[in-house]
Amino acid sequence: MSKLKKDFYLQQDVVMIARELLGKLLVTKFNGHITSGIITETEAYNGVVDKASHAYGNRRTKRTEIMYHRGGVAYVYLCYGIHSLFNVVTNEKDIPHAVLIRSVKPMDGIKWMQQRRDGRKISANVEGPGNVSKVLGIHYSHTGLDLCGNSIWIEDAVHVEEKDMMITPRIGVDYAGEDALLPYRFVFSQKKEK
DNA sequence: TATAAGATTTACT
DNA sequence: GTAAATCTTATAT
Repeated sequence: MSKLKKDFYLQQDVVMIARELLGKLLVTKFNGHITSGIITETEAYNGVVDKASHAYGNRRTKRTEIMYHRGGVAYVYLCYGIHSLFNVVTNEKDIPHAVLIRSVKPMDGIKWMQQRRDGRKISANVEGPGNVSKVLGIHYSHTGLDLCGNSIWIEDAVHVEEKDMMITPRIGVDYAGEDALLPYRFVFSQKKEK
């Protein structure tokens, strides 16, 4: 078990980081409850040149400010008034790159996850960025947390072979025009390819 | 100050 | 498959 160091998040290529994050263990610790899961799906948001990104066109507001922080912090924001979406901020200061975590495979603390989902059962693979944040207990007020701190962090876990990786366009960003077609989504599927 | 829209999820027809 | 829920943030008066 080794917590990822700061320099992992400072790499220049956000798409590469999104790929590297597959198979890593995302761990949260709130109120003494540890929950964790293997990251099985990510999406890269390529800063100012990406129409799907909140930071497109170098838009710098109170909300996106944290994306301009140097890599290694959390960017969590509220979508549709209901869902907290969790992102990992990457690259150097003033470069608003981020990776959205879209799904995880629950590992530790499943009973806490159940509690957070009103007792409903937790599937073997939690899909959807809103659900990921929910089961891990991540709230939009957690934005800006240091991923090298002791509330949210990421550890090395399994190594993902390239044959277990699917690369597809991103989801739910139709409004981004041609940028919605970019192959910035990475899925870790352990199934044997048919 | 007021209004519009969103990196979604869930329930229902 | 379609639509409603729901509230913060950004942008316009």
